[in-house]
This record gives sequence, C-alpha cells and structure tokens, in this order.
Amino acid sequence: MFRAVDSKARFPDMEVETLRFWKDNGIFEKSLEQRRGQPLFSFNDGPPTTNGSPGIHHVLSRLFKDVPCRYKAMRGFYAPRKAGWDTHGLPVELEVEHTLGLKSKKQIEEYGVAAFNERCRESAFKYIRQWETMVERVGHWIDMDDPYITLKDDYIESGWWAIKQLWDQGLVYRGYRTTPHCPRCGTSLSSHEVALGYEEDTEDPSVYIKFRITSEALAQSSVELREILGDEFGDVFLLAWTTTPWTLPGNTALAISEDAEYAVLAGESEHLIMAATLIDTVGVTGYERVGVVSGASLSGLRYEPLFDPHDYGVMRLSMPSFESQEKPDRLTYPVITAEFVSLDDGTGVVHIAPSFGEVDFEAGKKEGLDFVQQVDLDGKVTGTYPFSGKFVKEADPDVIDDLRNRGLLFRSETIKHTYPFCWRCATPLLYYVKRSWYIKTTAKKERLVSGNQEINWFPEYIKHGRFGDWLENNVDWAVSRERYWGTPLPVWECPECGEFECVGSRAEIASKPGVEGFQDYIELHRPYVDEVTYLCSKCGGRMQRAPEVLDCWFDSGAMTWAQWHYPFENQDTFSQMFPVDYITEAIDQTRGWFYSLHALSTMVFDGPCFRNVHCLGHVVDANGEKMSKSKGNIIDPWMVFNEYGADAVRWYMLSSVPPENTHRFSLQVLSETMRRHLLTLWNTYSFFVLYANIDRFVPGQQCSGSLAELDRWIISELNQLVLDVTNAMDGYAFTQAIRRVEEFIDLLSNWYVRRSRRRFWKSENDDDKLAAHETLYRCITTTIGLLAPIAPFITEEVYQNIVRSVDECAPESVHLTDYPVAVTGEIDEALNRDMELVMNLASLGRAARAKAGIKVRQPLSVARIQIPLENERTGVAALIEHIKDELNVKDVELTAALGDEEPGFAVSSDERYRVGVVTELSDQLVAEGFAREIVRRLQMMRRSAELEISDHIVVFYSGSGILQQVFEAFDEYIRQETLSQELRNAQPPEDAHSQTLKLDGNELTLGLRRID
RNA sequence: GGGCCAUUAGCUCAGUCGGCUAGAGCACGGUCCUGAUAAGACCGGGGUCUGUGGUUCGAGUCCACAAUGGCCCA
Repeated sequence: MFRAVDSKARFPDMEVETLRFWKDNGIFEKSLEQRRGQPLFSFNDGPPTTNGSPGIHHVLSRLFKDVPCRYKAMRGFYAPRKAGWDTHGLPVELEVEHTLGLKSKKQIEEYGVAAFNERCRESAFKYIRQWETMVERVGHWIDMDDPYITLKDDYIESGWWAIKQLWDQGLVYRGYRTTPHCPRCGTSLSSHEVALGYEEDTEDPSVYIKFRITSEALAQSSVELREILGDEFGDVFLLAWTTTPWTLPGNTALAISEDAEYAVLAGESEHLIMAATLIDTVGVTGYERVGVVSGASLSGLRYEPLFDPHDYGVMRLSMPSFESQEKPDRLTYPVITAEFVSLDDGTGVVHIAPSFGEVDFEAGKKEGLDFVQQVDLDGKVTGTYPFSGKFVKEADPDVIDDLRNRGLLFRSETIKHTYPFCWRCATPLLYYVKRSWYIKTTAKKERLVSGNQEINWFPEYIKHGRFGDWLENNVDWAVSRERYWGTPLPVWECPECGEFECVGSRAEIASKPGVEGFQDYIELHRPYVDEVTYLCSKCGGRMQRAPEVLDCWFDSGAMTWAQWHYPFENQDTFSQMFPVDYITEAIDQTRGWFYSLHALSTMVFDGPCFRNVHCLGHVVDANGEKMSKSKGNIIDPWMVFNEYGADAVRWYMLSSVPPENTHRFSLQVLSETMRRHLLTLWNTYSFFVLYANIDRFVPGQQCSGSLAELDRWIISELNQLVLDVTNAMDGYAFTQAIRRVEEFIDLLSNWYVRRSRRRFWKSENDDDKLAAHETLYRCITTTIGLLAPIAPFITEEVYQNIVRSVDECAPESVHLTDYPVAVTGEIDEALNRDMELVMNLASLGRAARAKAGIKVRQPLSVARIQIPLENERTGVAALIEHIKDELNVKDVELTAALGDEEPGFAVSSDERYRVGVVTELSDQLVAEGFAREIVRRLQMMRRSAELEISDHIVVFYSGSGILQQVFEAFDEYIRQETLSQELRNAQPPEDAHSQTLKLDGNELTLGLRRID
C-alpha cells in the first residue's frame, strides 16, 4: 500500500520536509560520492557580491547553475560544485559606509582602516548567511560547507601569485587613466555609481573659442588653403566649442574630422575656419564664406595655446612617457584628425585636454600630445592663473572673461544637457586622469580573441557580438583602486630610488632582507600588510607597499585557481578542473565576470577557462521595470517560497521565457504555471495512488496479457519524450525540455487517464486493469525521473511514496537514480499520429454535437467521419472505441468523403476531416440518456454525502412512469456505475441522503444510503 | 550620445528556409463534461504582428530609419 495522497497538495510544507530528508541523509553528498571516478562534469560558481540581501531576481541564475549539474550527475557524471562568495570591493565598502554614516575617505581613515575593514568582513558574512539560506531553500545543490571566499588569506595569496606571474612577464605597469572623480569625496567612482547620478537639464556654459593658427604654419599649409586666403588675410582662427571652459588651460590639441569639409569664413580683419555643415547651426553672422578645404588639409597645422602652462607655473608633461618638459622659445600645439569628431553639434573642431577626458587622453597617448593638469584632486585650479584657487565650476566665468578680454572668445551662452553628479553628495563629477596600475591585456589580445573561438556561448550571438566586440576593442585593465577593503596590490616601492618589486607569496615576503612587520599569521589586508617593509635590493632603502588594493573583478576572475589555493595546494584538482565545462550568469557579466575570468585565464594559463557559458536575461517586475529598492518593486523570495514553493518558482522561471530574454516576474503567471502543470502532475499521481491502493496494486508484476492500444500509445509517447528531453538537456535547452514535459503531462492526464478511467474503475482485477496500473505507474515514475533536476522536491516526494516504498533495492533518493533512458523500440510513430488524429476527430465530433444542441450524455446512434486517406482510416479504425466513447455514439462509420450538408446529420469540419452525427433519437436512446443522467445525479449525491469512492450503497427512487421503466431496463448498468447493491422503487427513508429533481420535465426523488 | 537585445490578442508566450486566411494558454461570455484534478472539452468575442519607408510575385519573418523597454558603454 502506498501512503494516501491528498489531491490538495501543500507544496511549501512538503518541500521543507524534503529539505530535511536531504540534509539528514546527506543525499547531496551521496549524489557526488556515488559518481566518484566517473567522467567529470566540472562547474565554477560565479560568486555573488555579498553586499545585500538576495531577491527573487537572484534565483534565476541559481537554477541555471543547479539544473545542469543535477542532470549530469544523474547521467553518471561526477559533478562537484564548490560555492563562492565575492566579499571585497567598493559595493561592500559602500554598504558599511552607509551603516556607519561615513561619507568620505577622510572619515574612513579617521574611523580607522583596521576597524573599517573589520566591519566590512562582518557585513560580508552577514549577507553570506542570508544567501546560504536562500540557496538551500530554492534547492540549489552546491557545496556551501567548503566555499571559496575572496577575503580569505589563501585566496588572496593565490591572487598575488598570479600578479607576480604577470609581473615577471612585464605585463603589469603603472600608468594613467581617466576616471570619473568626485572632488568633494576625493575618490573615483565606479561606472555603476556614475550611472546613478546623471542629471538631465543641467545648465552649463556653451562657449565658442578662437584658436589662432601661427603664421609659420599658414606659410607651410596646403596650397588650397593659401589660395583661398590670398595675400592679405590677417589672423586665421580655428573655431572650437566647449561646455567646460575650465578645461581650456589644459588644451594641448584641436581635433578635426579628416573627411569633413571645412569652410573658410572672412570677417572684417580675420578669418575663421569651421565645419561647413555647422555654420547655420552655430549661426555665424558678419562673415563671408570664401572657400572650402578638406579636414585632411588642416591636419598638422600648429596654433598658439590659450594659456601657456609655463607662464602660469604648471607642469607640461609629454605623453606617453609623462616626462616633464622645459619651456620652449615658442609653444605651439597641433591640429590632429580623430574619428570621434562629431558633425552633429559644435563646430567640427574639438578642443582636446588629455588630462580631462577619456577620448582626449587616448588621443594624447596616440598622438604624443602634451599633458597639462592645472586642477588638483579637490577640483581647485592650481598655478598662477587669474582664477587659481577657485573650484573649477566657479572658475568658468573668469576663464570666459579672460578670453573675451584677449579677443579669443567668439561667443558665450548656456545650454542644458545631461551631466553626471556624485550620487552621494551631488557634486559635479570631473573626468580626471589619475595614476593607476594596469594589467597589459592588450599584449594578449590575439589569444583572447582566438580563445573565445573555443568557447560555446548560449545564446550564440554573444560570442561574436557583445563579448567578441569587447575583446576586439580591448584596452589594458586598470586594476588598482585607492580604497581599503580589497586584495592588497602585492607591489613594494622604494622611496629612495623608486624601485618596484612584486611579491608572489607569503613565503616570499618572509624571505626578504631586513623584513619588518611580518609574521606568519599576519592578515593579508590593509592596514596590516601596509606595515610590512623590507630593504631595497638596489639601494638598501626601506621598501613600502604601494597603497592601492585590487579591483574586486580581479578577485572573482582569479577564482579559476584561487578557489583551490593553487599553486600552493591542490595542483591535481586544479589541473583536472581546467578548463571547466560550464558556467552561467546574467548578461551584464559579459564585461564583468566572464571577461575577468577569460582575461586572467588567458594571461596566466594561455587559454580559456570555461567551455560552455550560459548568458541569462535579467528578471524585471511584471511591468517590465527593473527591480530596485528605490522603486519598491523588489519581490522577497521567501514570500514566494512560502506561498507557492520552490518547485513552482523553478518550473515557472525555467519554462515561461527563453533564458536569454528579459524575464518579467509575474506571480499571476507563476500560480498559473503551478496549477496547470505541477498540480496536473500531482493529481495524476494522486489518482494513481487512489486506485492502486483500492486494488492493492504492486508494481513490477508480470503482465500476462498484451497491452491495450492506449497503453502502447502512451508508452510510445513516453519514450519519444525521454528522447526529446534528453536531447534538449544535453544542449542546455532547459526551457525546451520542460515545455516538452508539459505537453506530455497534458496528454497523460487529459487523454490517457481520462480514456482509462473506466479500466481503473471496473470491479474485476483483470489483466487489462493490471496493464493500466503498470502503464500509468511507469509513466509517472519515468516523468519524475526526467523532471528531477528541474523540480527536485515534488519528484522526491512522489519517488519516496511510490518507488522507494515498494522496492528495497531502489536508490535512497530520486536524485541518486540514473536518468531515464528511452527504449526506442517502443516508439511507434504511426500510432502516435493515429492517436493525434483520433483526438482531433473527437474535437470535431464534439463540435458537431454542440451544433446539434444535443448534450454529450445523450447517446446517439451513429457518427460518420470523413478521412480522405486510406491508411489513416485503417489507423483510426483500430482506435475506434475511443471515438465512440468520447462522442457517446453507438456506431462510427469511416468514409473517404462526406457531404457538407448530410440530411439528418449535424456536421463539423476542418481542412481535411469532417465529422457528422445523426440527430434523430429513438425511444431506446432517450431512455439510455435518462439512465446516464440518473447515474450522473447519483454520483453527485454520493459525493455530496461524502462517501468514499469504494463505498457501496442502496438507492431509493420514486418517479413518473417513464423513469420507472428506465430504472428497470437499466438496473444493472446503474448499479454497476454507482456501486449500488440494490435500486428500490420506494420513497427514501429519513436517514437516507435524498434529493428531488426534474429530468426533462419528469419529477424524480432519489435517495441513497451507505452499506456498512 | 554609441553598441547589443526585445516589442505578435487585455496578460504570458509560439511562429523553422520569406508562402499565414497569424496560433496556444490565461482572462472574458455561452454551452458541455466529470467520483483524480486547483481541472478538462466545444463555440465565441478579442490583432494595423510597435511605427514609417524599402526589397520581393508575396514580409510577422529580410533591409533602413524611428519609438518604447532592458543590458552594456559614454
């Protein structure tokens, strides 16, 4: 006997029980252990950043991490999976700053770096615990007892090792980069933070500046330009535009578009040059257009700087070496060509200040421009300008006035545009070039690109699109951060001679000459490592650690080996796991984790570290809006787990949308998915248990008779299902796999069970009934095997009750079984097609009946069906009983052709087939209709009397003549259908359950009483 | 501002190589069926396939531009 099953399932409660079963019996560990020594399926966990509580939008990636590993384990692979936590970096610091009420780096240092980092560590562990409970509840099987954690000293040491590897190859250098900088907080902001602070309709200056071309340059300029200017031309200016006048003292070049046409405009005593197409937009009046030259012919001209840095006490450095330059006799700057020059706004002549802007800086490096940085990190102008000491935005009017006084201002107005502000303090951000440590990824660009060819991307277009493009445009990785909570940069610098050394392990530091501040147990974080010093090998000075920490993307990208503390330990494990078979994260990680993994693996091990990668879309709310705290549309996963259960969430998330699409999370659709699929499966199972228990069915008995066509058909469909699902799962197409299972569950419940109901219901325990039990049992047990990786809870529940309870040899858990394998010999495609046609014909027949207005309970004499093809007629003929039953007709005639308007028939048709039913009723048929109606009423009464399905009854009836005749003529039929021992023509006694009703105008009193 | 992705019924999604009179489920209205079901069946209403151009004998599908949303960069 199986444990009785309530058709009203309480999934969340059952799931909690199942979690306990798994834990108490170590099922996850056993699922690994039993496959040890088998082929490896390797997986790497992308570590979540532990700076906040997990939301429902974090569940999706857990599923895509869980399902393939569970699947592969059932397919016989050894599939270990180690969890990871990303615990360093600005996100964690910001969370702690917020909690402590700190608002700047200065305040952090006052608070104390040691204490601050301790708070960061506590915060990380607080969120790790939250994540652990969520991961467990959703049924993601991953080893969280022995995770890798980026803040661990062993992990940090493996990171140091890698930096040292690159250092020794000359792939780590100190350079400059442009960062969005908050002058009030004194720190760079991450791109994410910058994105938080864009303000539209910001009012800024819009000024047009005249740059005087030197006479020497004009003398050597192109023939076409000189011809246009003629002999008497006065000063010639290039007209440029900017919204940041404070950057003008840093100007060291002007950029023009090589392909554009530039107009030469003659004024009273001077000439202006600007892009021809922009003259009207700018609105130049008082000048006459005297000619046009190409951008290319302007390239190489020299012009006079607006502010010679040497005159104002500011350093002039040359790029890319950043060496300081002496004052020349006469300083001039070049006109260069650049692709980024826009002809949509401005003048087509772009002011370049390499110290204040990304494209400017890149152009500076490429063209070897000068670098002039007259603003300090507080945003104040340095040097001896008239506006020195002022904050840059306040210096703007002074710069404009100064230029106006010198006749170099063409026009000054204001515009409104979008500009970034600090999200914490609303200070305008400055794009500012700072010193930074780099990993020279560009040196390995070819290998990065070729390695990408070896990776299998889902969806495929990411490989050549988003990721491929990113690799093609690779720039060196600015890997240092001027922060506190992170892997310290393992570089020591000699303050005496400027020598740098990189350290690759704890042991290496310990062996340094004259080392101080180092103990074996030292924590490898700031401020402790900052206190470690040793003697310079060059000059004997005392080496000190460079103050920076590493970008937290370096940490997560290093997990390939750092999770194993490689190369200090676990060399074998690492080499077996490299490269891993599978990783997955959401699509925003293409430039995040996917890149940092690929970059570091290529730099350190010369090849990719993952073979297959699944990029998932983001989960947004039901309206398509991003989930965020500020919008208040975050959904708490616990509410969903408690209300619907984890299987429902898993099923919904895996089935509703292709994984790479943006995923709208809708509780309404989730509950619909649960009702339609999970509950249908559950009820099929509960139906099985109900009748199996009544019949004391024991699975695995030898069926003596042959299977019915219906059994052969569903077994054929089942095997086709196993084939299709296995193919889909092998191709990581989980959505396709689960949708295919949904189709099968529908067939099983709404055709196989529906058509078999009478076989289970009949009283004899014959071979046909046994075959039905066996068949349904096999369908359910195979289906839960297929579904186990996707819905691990409900499948376990079903397995324990109907497999484990009757088979002592069965594995302890469904998750310890082998994945179902198709018996292809049992697939009968012709039978599948024939049955599909039968269902289609039944639909048409029901439509024909509805047209005639005759309810299905009323038997009809004959249905006539048009099936043009002979082989289809033959196939349907073998299954004709199903059509007779479904349509409640005595006979079915199959014909090659049937008229549209057959006399006496109601007809319904589609393109190929046509079904007609005879509408004429004989007295005999009417009487039978009454009999069925009576059975139906008695069944309803049994139910409302809350009788058990197998209880026997006595029926009392009293009605008009025709009904009395029906009771007599159909006595046996009615008794059989309603489990009645006797039908008494008498008023029901007081204690009977009774009812009076009208059947087609005939009054009838019915009563029933249970027989004990 | 640039790149990538998406946009099909009120909602969630299918729609293969360009052949479509565009489908399914949910929701809605009517009828039916049912001693497993929180279900199921039949009929019905509901669509300018986001918009505008183009290629083609033929476009939901291919191309260009635009709008909206998402992601990544500025």
